[in-house]
Amino acid sequence: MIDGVWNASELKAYPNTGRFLSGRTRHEMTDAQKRVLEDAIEETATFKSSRRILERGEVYDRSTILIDGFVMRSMDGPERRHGLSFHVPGDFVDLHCFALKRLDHNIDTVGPVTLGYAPHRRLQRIMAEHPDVARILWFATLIDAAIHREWVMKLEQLTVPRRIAHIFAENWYRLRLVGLGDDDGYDTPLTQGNLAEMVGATTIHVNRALKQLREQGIARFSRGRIDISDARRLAEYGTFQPDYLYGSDAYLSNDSDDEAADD
Amino acid sequence: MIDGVWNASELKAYPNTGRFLSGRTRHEMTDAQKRVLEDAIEETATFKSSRRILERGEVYDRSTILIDGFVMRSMDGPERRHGLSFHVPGDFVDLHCFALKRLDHNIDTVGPVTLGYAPHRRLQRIMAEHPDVARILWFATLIDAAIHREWVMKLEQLTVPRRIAHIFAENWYRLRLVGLGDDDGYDTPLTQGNLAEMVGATTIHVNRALKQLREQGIARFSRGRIDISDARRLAEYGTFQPDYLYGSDAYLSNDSDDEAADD
DNA sequence: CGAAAATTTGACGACTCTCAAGTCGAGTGG
DNA sequence: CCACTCGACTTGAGAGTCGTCAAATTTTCG
Repeated sequence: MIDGVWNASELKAYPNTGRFLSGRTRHEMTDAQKRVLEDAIEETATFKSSRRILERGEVYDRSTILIDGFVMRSMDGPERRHGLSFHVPGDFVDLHCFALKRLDHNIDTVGPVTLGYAPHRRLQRIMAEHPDVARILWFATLIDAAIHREWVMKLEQLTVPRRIAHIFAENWYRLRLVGLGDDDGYDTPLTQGNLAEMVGATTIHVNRALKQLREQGIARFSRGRIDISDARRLAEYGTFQPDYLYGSDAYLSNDSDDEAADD
Repeated sequence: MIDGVWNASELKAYPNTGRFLSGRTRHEMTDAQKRVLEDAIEETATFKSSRRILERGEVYDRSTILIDGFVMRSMDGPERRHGLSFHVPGDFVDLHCFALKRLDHNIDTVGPVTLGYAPHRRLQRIMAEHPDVARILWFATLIDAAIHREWVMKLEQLTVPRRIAHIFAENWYRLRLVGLGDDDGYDTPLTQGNLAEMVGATTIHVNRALKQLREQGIARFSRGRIDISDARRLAEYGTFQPDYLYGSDAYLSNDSDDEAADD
């Protein structure tokens, strides 16, 4: 496991929010702040299979943090669903619906997930009584915006195979920030269809693109697992540079040299 | 001019921030809150020609509000510049760099602009002393994120001519929210090259797309001006639905019926 | 085991890019 | 006032990326 990024003891002390901002500014948070946040979670829920948990246009009185599993932000087009971003454990997936009321997109689970719910009245109290924590929450929503911007750019810039490589690299990096993922890839319930929704292509074209990535030795996607043999090559092919993720550590950079840390 | 959206007297009372959140939640703001915000602006600056005013990777100690003119958020690719979003007067273009420090993208002016600067120490005070205003600022950054999400979807969903139509419709709507733009179009210093950067296409292809829009009577783009004869048609062609902009009024909807209000 | 979902492949056409060339318009110096 | 220049705009031809239609194979799961 990589030092300086993920601290496993956090999950024991804060079972619902222990991964929040892990690998970013979590180490700057005080225990009191972490406690305030953990106490904002009123209850948790687990879903076994893929489903829509939040719907565009609806108003909710609580926000959702992803504790375990994967979710995808999406919007429905006239013919298919479009993916906006993937989320990994520790992400507050709809914190913005606290300030924004009406949700402007859907949240769909991908595979089994565990969620935590923070009622807006508790967030309201945090805003009033803990401006330092409020700023942290704001920061978290701004990272989301930064991820959106990066993806806008990549959609404008990259072909479909390269977009897929970028997704693989970004997800891998984000998983490792929160203590998940291996040194040579990661497990994920993503289907080729999910990838297609995310990169803005058809499933058929994604399938061909994956074949190409496989043949070129850049990444190997098989149901439930993504294997990456050459991290640097993947990052280069997908032009992935993780600065926009605001990780606190350069450890997870493209440099495969940096992967040398054993255990 | 459209009732219930833009209130011209705001600019007299608050010359620098009078358009901030106009047409959205500004009417819910108290005079005290508006004053707090106006007082956050330390100085203003005017630039005649297009230039980069903020650079990715840099750290700034103040945030920028667009008082007059157009700017574009951008990121530099290996071969060309890519547009992330356009901004109209009243937009706080880099409020996020207050909480995020390092900027993850550039801000480039398009044509002549006037900017206002809010030092971060003043924003820091607002966070601590005026949580209600802090929440408003947060809200403003969330609208940006919503606009990004919409654009991600449109990039995945639409062909280049339709993307252009969407941009035209969105900009028009946003301009009218802040009291600018006409009933049949709007003035803008945008070039075809700027549009190309924004929709992720080459200038050449954008040129052909504009020709098509012109021939189909959807929109007429000539240097410095965009003419729109059939608002509903433009919105339909670009699949523009303004809900994600969180306007306080349905007035500016696609329905050309709603355009009937004279003076 | 059978149904449903996910994956894979082939052929053809549409959208968009690159390369190449040429036109138009505003500002500048003679 | 005209020639010149530079950026913006326009057009054509050929090539690459990606979508659609159609069908077959494999995997998942009740």
